[in-house]
Amino acid sequence: MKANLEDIARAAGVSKMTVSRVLRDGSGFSDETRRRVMEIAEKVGYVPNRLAAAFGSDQAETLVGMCVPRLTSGLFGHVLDGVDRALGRLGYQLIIGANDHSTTEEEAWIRQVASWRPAGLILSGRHHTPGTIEILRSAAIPVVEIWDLTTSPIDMAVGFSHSDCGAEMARHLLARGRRKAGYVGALARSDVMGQARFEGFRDALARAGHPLVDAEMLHDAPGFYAGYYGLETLLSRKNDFDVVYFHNDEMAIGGLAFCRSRGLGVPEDLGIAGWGGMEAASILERRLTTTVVPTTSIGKAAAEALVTKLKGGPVQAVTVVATRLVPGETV
Amino acid sequence: MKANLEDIARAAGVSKMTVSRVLRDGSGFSDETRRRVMEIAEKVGYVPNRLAAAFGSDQAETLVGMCVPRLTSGLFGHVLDGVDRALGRLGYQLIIGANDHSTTEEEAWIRQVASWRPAGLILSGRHHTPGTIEILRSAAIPVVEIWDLTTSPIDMAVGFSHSDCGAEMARHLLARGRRKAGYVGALARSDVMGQARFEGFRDALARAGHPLVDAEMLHDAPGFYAGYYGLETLLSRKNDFDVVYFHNDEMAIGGLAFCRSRGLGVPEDLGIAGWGGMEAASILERRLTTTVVPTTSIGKAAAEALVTKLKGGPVQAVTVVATRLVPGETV
DNA sequence: AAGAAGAAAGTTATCGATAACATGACCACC
DNA sequence: GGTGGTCATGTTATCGATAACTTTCTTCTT
Repeated sequence: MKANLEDIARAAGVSKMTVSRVLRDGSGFSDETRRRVMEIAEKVGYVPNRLAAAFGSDQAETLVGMCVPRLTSGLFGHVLDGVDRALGRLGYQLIIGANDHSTTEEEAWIRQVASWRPAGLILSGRHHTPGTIEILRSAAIPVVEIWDLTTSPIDMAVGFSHSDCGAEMARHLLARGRRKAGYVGALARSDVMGQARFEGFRDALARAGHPLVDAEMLHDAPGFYAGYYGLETLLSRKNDFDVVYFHNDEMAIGGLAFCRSRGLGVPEDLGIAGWGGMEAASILERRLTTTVVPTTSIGKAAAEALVTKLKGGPVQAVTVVATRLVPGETV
Repeated sequence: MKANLEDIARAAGVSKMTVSRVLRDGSGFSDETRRRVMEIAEKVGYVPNRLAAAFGSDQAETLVGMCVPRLTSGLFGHVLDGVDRALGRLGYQLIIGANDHSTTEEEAWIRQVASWRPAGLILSGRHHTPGTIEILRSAAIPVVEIWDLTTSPIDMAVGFSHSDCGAEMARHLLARGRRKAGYVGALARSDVMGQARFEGFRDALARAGHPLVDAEMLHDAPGFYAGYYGLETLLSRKNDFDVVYFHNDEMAIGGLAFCRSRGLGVPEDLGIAGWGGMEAASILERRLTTTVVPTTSIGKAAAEALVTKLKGGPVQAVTVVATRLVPGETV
């Protein structure tokens, strides 16, 4: 990069400061000066040096960091999209990272990103290491925790209760007459949110007097194959279920594929329920019973909360978004 | 953020420079000094200011920008994942943006990101505005163009030929005895890569003497619904196809759903082919005939090419990755 | 015509880290 | 005992933009 403010100033016969004022569209210059400066800046292809600007002034930055569990999850793609659309419009830059469901990796990522003095951070989940909390508090960086509800956020939170999702599904399955439920999940590292759905599900069943029959937890990425093989394992251990709840829709679709391959009728022989509301789930031969999560809205709300806070506006600490249980044709 | 190098220097009774040397793990200090400095840095929770460091030295940065067409595409999620894993390990930060298949938006994004003086950029596709080319050339930022093959990259490229993908699928369908092919695509803005597949497909069919019967192009996001309704529209216009090639797997799965809903047998009544190799496609009741794209590898290769170049190593300008046509049970 | 008010600039100091160069202590060797 | 060399450390200038002042020049008022 060649031209800096001084080069333009020299060419235009004014001072650096005047050029700075013109380019930032403030006031304190004549139309003639503006014209000349703009013309020269255009001609030399001036690229501002935000490193210098950000460093020189303690003004709020335009860098926002976002850490998600996995980049390959369809749901998080939509959350990212919501964030990106809301932030990009306002001139913010989005730095992303994936922590693979590990709070330790999240902390390592935050340490790196914090050294860029970001304007704010968006984190996934409400569990963080003590080190993370320490950095965030002492650096006083605005933070939005998304995806998982917490009543005591570090700063702000946008989410919903995974435990409630599981409990709601349990009630739905019971209302549909199911009594012998199984669960197939994946414990990618320590996915506490999936775990919360499981526990909410299990506890609600137990309270209703029809406790969970069995659960199969894979140590694998929660995808189609995990669902397929997870159901196979569960059924081989104890073939006495009338419904199986899956960690997410991808796994549930894998489970449906397994049923098809074994000639198991869904929902007659076995009910299948998922979670997440991926688009594919609604266009299957039988629409999947699942919980739809407003992914894009969560991203958008998180970005807006952050921006509002950065601009000094009033923000509410916790924003609860509604998930929606959609009864399909698989239960 | 409170403590800076000077604070630590004062506390340790040395100069800023010595602290800087210790923290960057260089040489030129005694073990005793290192111990003291490290201890104090730890105690005060020192967070380096990379803004200042990056600005102060003209050293290579650790920011890498990446622009993708859509964040909600499953395929790009995997590319991002490949890039993130390769870069994150080496301490680079990833700034992302989505351009919605618009080269104009890409340019706007690059202008923003360029002002942060990134170490390198990863762009999707080989078509860019003149303004983009101009900025990249004059700023001399290392660039990797991914996803679409080009023999004359701006700098480096990692990709494959979309046109060849289309042609290969045409040959495959012909070899399977299909003679009356249709195409259902989506023109999200100007998705030139999908367009290249279409043209490769169409031209190969024409050359073989069995030209494309008809094509339906939707101005919509290339998802399941677009596939469903696109096929409906295509068939309502002219119901004389024995196979339909789709823009991607998501749309093809939508097409399969439409066939199912209308009682059309696949592959007996109509063949269906997709592109992309999404995981879901291989676990459908009938495995989808599609072209598998090595998404994660592309991301990994792009990141590695960039890093190698940044470290001054030898890099090849163009890396061709192999796609793989996987015959399924839908043709 | 003097003075006030305001617009349109210019000046200076500063942010934190680092490169480049300078210094001082200590040792070895002829 | 002087010279050269190495190690540990200090000094100074610098990166580009901007905040906070200060100055200069107009214009308008009474």
